[in-house]
Amino acid sequence: MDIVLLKTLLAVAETGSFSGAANSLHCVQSNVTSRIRRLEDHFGQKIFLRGKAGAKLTDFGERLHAKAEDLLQLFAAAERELLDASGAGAPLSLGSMETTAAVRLPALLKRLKGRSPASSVSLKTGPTADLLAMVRDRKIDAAFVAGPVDSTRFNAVRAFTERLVCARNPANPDNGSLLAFRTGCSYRATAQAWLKSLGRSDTEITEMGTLDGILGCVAAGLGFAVAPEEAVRGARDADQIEIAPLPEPFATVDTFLVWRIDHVPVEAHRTLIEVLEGHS
Amino acid sequence: MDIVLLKTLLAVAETGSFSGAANSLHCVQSNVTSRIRRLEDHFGQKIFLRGKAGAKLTDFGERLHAKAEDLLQLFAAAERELLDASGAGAPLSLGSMETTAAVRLPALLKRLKGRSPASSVSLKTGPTADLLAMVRDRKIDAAFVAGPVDSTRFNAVRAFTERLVCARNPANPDNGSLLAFRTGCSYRATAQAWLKSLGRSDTEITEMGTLDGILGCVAAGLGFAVAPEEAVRGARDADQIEIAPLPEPFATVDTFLVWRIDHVPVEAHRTLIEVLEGHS
DNA sequence: AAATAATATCTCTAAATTTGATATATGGAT
DNA sequence: ATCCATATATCAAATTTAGAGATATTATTT
Repeated sequence: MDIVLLKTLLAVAETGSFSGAANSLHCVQSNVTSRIRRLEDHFGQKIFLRGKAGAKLTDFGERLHAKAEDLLQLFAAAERELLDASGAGAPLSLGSMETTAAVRLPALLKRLKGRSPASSVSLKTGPTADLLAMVRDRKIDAAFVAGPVDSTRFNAVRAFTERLVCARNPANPDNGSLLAFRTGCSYRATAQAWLKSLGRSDTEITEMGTLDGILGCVAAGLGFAVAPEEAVRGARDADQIEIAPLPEPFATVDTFLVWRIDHVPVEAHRTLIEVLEGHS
Repeated sequence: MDIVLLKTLLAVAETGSFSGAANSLHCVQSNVTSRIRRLEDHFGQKIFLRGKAGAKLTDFGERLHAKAEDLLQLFAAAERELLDASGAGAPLSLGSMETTAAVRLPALLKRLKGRSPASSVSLKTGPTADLLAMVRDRKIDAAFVAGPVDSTRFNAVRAFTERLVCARNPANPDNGSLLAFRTGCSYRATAQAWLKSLGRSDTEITEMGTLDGILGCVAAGLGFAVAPEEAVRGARDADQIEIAPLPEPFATVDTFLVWRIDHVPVEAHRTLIEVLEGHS
């Protein structure tokens, strides 16, 4: 039972097909076939039912899959800890909301680099809900998300406190649609709650993928947005955007760094926590 | 981090030398060197301090060793369970006291074979203390040992009840030395306790490795032995051996099948338990 | 300084894995 | 029914990797 075989098993189960797995593993499909067959030969059992619809786990396949997930997870965790202990500095993969990444992280990561020069840090951005799912599934080590945080499942330290404002165009302050990130973004949820409190639940919503895009549209007069004050002030077209305060409780949002409760932080992660705790 | 590398690490740590590990792994020493180096390269850390005195784990090596032990153990347990679930029948490795193996196991294993034809069973013999150590260290799945059993660490089912007797030569019934297995054999301990109760603690003890040897010597008039009645009756030279009863509490000894409390029995093992429970 | 006992290095060979091309199967549309 | 699209399976060649065996190096002891 080799590790590569188990990884292949997971990839097939996840993508639902041999060719999909080959793609995600960056190898050819005949390879996936051969690895799965090696596993099947080893146990003398079919692991996948093949069909046009794709590959489906058999009962035995399910059991093997469950074990493989556990084992690979333990293996990865052990390796991470050891790499960390080896002084080489285990990589730290972070997630962050788009706005936080734009406004807060550059300075923070610079300070982190100063304190832990050896470690490499990678960053994925996305809305709070997606980030929490990634942390839950161990796809990333930790993430910056908007509070509040479910403390039964995640460890958290407060990282920043944002003041949310309404960014609008001076020309037509109350018109146009709400420009927001896709569902899952906590600022969008806050914006909708605010509009609801004003009896404006029917406001049209335009989804956009990036903060720059949203603020650019606001500057162009296409609508208004809810975003952290810092982000709006730092925008490219800040001079064409008017900032209006939001009433409480919508105005104040804490951003937390969160990670799985059973996740042992690597050195870079510990340093990050220290920096945040010393700073807040 | 490959599994073979971790196994090699354990072997070097256990034998205390690269060449010793090569020997125990049935490969050449240069192989061991290369595998350990692969590990060391991977983590950028020395794992062993090499010296004339042998190989000693570094601090980092100790951590890696601890993790490797855990991971390999989990891997092996998972594979065992899956092989068992696959219907192929996971192998069952048993241990047994020499006398039990000679007198009781043939019939028992035949019945087991009848009920679980697919599974393969292997057997190691040794004294009770060694067997318990092997079960503790997961070298074997289960063992037949003399009671009583520490039930906080082992699961146990009673397998047989032996009546211990004193086997002696009719010609010189009370002379000669006690012929016994080496230290760790529970019958030997019983024999010594009995002799002590008779005020004969000073009786000379001759160690022998096999039951046949012991009984052969008894027949030849070299001494006497304490052994299960069945074993003595079935001996090759039974007609030249006289059987004398032992007083209680020395006469009755239960033999148990024991296994680690955290060990999940495979199919052949479960069948064996059933047979023993149905029979006792 | 030689002898010894250990690990390291090197080359060759064997085995296993990956590739890429192609064959085969399966389900749906024409 | 036949063809088409999308899967997986098979096969031979190429590549990579690990193992064996011979030899070199190192460190310790005498």
